[in-house]
Amino acid sequence: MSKRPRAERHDALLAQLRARGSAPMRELAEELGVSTRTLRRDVATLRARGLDIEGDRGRGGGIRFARYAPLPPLRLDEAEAVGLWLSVQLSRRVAGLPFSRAGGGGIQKVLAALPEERRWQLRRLLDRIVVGPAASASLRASAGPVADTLLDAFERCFRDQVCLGFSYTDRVGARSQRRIEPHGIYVELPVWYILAVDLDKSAQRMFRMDRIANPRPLAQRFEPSRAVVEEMMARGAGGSWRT
Amino acid sequence: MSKRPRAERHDALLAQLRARGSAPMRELAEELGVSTRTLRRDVATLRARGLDIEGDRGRGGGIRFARYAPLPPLRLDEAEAVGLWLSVQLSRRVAGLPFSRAGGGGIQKVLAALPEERRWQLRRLLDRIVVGPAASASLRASAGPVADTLLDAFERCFRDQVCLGFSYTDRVGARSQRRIEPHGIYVELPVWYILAVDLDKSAQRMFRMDRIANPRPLAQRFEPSRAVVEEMMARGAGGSWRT
DNA sequence: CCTGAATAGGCCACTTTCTGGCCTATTTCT
DNA sequence: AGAAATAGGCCAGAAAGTGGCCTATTCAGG
Repeated sequence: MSKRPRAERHDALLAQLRARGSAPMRELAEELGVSTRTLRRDVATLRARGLDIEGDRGRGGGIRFARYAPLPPLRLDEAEAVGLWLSVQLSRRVAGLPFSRAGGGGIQKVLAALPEERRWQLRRLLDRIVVGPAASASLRASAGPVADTLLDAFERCFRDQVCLGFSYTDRVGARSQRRIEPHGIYVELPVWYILAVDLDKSAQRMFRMDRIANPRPLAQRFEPSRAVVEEMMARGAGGSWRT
Repeated sequence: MSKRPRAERHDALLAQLRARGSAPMRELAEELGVSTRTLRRDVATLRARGLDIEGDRGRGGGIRFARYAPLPPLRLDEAEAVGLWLSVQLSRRVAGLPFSRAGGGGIQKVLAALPEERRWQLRRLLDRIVVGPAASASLRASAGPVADTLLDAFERCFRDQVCLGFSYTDRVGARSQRRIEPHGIYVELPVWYILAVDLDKSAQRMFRMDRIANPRPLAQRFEPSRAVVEEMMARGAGGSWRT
């Protein structure tokens, strides 16, 4: 898991403990993306704040809640809700998986359990994500890794309506500097694209994520537009925005 | 009030809001012993973590918890929860997807928001599901469709600890009638297998889902065993239970 | 009764974040 | 129009959080 602010990590830790019952700190630390030393301090902090977390020493030990505090209400932040939704959409694209149909009902219930205002914001975000069919074998073979720092930067810009700058290597290997408005996401497992408006060319462009390097959020903000996403999807492979 | 660590201050702020209903930031900041600028940031942080705090501008304004209509509680049935969980696990196997790391945190929070008893049942179910790497290209090519009626029957038997009968076509095309205890699931996208004990042969066997036909739940029940699942996974491809 | 695994926590250099002050913009009530 | 309040950008100094390394302690199993 990626870097997160301390408070969020604490929430995640409590959720893990509740969901898993008991777990060794080593595993939890890995899951949360911090060292065991830091996790140990997190636990100490939470204990100081009044939570009854017990530790079992020795083999097969771990930490767990002593007595259960009243259940916390479901409190997902936007990224978590988007992540859940996208996972379900992708899984439903794979036919014949067990429990995947039920999963579709589950995500609806989860979204319904969010406050109205938050649900509305979320809907606007999900509207900008398009899930396509699985990528062809050749595309699959050419898929490269995507750095965590790149994901962090993109997720933030996409969510917070901030423009994004990066260097790009196109299909023929030419490199260029880009400044874009990241309007949408188009996924063709296992690769995905940013549906964007190029600020310098004032035109719609599509960028494959594993060809992007050196991302940096820009100061400039933008107004996300579902129309841009729909337009680019409608024009399909014939559009002139393919990079 | 005196200086406190940020986490405690957040707790105190929430308590104040609950107790007072609505208050201007100026007063709250003084109460908490920080500047208004810091309090403003605290509120922003809490909002980002999913708390619905609203601000009323202008004279007589202040901040308060959002008043929303009573939300329907999150009531996922077992299949829905399993479906969500499995979707997230599968997505996380695909490296570099946007928001997939956050999705992992989200599913934990969802599970944590379930009542304790349900959470415990669910954990026993999830313990019996193993997610492997993506299938090889040749396996992928040979993947066949899985009928909905088959999924329904299997899901029910797996969940309710009921034995399952079906006719099976093995690797060399030979057909046979089987009666099994469906202990586990092993997924290699896009195909998946039942990890089972064959009642007639009294031995562990693995059945590929798209080779099964005419499923019928049997009257007999069985005791699911995580040990069976672990054992079959540990022995890997060398086991004699491959069909 | 010894060994290994696990929690518990001190110390320290290095980062990162937080904080407060100052600023502007925007909304709302009188 | 004017006052009051939320909203948030920017900056330099202050205060944490973090990871690595260390030791102590407890517990289960052979």
